[in-house]
Amino acid sequence: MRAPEKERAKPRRREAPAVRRAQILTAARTCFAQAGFKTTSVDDIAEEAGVSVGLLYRLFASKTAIIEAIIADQIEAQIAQAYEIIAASPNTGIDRAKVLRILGETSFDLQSLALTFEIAAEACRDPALRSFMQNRRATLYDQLIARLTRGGRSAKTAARMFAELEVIGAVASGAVIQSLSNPGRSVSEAIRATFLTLRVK
Amino acid sequence: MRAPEKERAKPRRREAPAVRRAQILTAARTCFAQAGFKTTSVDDIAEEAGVSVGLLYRLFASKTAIIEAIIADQIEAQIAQAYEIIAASPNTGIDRAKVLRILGETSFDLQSLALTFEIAAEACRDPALRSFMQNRRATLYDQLIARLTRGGRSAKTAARMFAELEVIGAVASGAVIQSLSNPGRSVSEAIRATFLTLRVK
DNA sequence: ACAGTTAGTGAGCGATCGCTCATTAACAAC
DNA sequence: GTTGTTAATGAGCGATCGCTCACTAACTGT
Repeated sequence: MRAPEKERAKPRRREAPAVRRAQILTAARTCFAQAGFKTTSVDDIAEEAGVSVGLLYRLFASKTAIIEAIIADQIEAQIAQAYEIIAASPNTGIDRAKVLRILGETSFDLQSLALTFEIAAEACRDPALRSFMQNRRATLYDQLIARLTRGGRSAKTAARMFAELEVIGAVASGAVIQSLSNPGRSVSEAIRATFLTLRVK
Repeated sequence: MRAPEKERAKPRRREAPAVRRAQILTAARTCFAQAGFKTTSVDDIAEEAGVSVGLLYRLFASKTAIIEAIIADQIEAQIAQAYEIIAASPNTGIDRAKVLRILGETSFDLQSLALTFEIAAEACRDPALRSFMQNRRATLYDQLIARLTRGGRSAKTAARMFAELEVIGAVASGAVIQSLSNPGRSVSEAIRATFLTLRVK
């Protein structure tokens, strides 16, 4: 029952919903990394995606739903990366030196690190989000083990290698936190130094 | 020039500004830990502190100023804790097993962890905050070394022990991040498991 | 007793937030 | 063409945000 007096801008070309969903998620990831979950508004995301707020809300139930989708994606990416490394490793175990070399060569951009930390913070506060993340990880983990098993590895070895990779990842992210208040050292250097100090066998 | 018609509630008892400042900071820490920097409003903090918004803004320039004060406090607390451990350690080096035992006995409440992560996220995004943290840490670090030197330790040993402690802290916080998406394991257990996997010498 | 200082109040400001929904038009099927 | 479906729009809603400031009253010094 609203007044229809004013002219309305021309709608953009039609696109499959899946395409628009992907656009919005990409835009949201950019915004969230730059400014955080709470600070970026839905309008910001829509504008970055080149889409109206209305369309955004036709494809996503809420701002929270977008956040959850992004978190799910990140978990998926981590597991996928773990698969690549494990698949390329010998049965004897992860080549730690090699992983460290990869970590050292990785350019850690602070923006995606910010996203990781904010997700961690949110997970600390929201039990529902925490179990959502845990469930997602659990199912993806099972798939990973299954795939590796089909690839000829015993489930036990696969699990052990994955656990080891996770520990390396944990130490790396811990080193990142330290490096933030430790001036004059790049993130990569901080990671190297951390492992060096630990004298990991 | 505003209308003064309505009755106004009685002001509370007068208190020294420093006291009120402390009250507000404590309240803010509680709120921020529960809901995050962006989500908690200035009104929330004022109410939690039992103080009006007006007074809050007489004692703090902005909401950001409160956040910075809390971050500074946290850095100070970390350095102070490091001092305690180092001062109680033999000259030969940090007793890692002991520190691990302390870590294992520490009840990690998710709320203060959330604060830590949010600070890290903010530091990733805001270069000004980052250098603020770095400067604060640097001066406190110098004081710590000076104190330990006066206590009879060589500056070199003191520095080495501090660095080692920082690495342990880094690994611990990394383990925390992992444990968030790793169901069925407490934070303390995750830390133990991480160090165990690393087989730290 | 009175003036001066300052801790303390809270309605209300402009801006912005997440979200809705009446409306439009691009496209497919015929 | 005509019609039915649905991707797409954006002004505007109620709520809330950080923050201001005209004002009050509890103290202090004399």
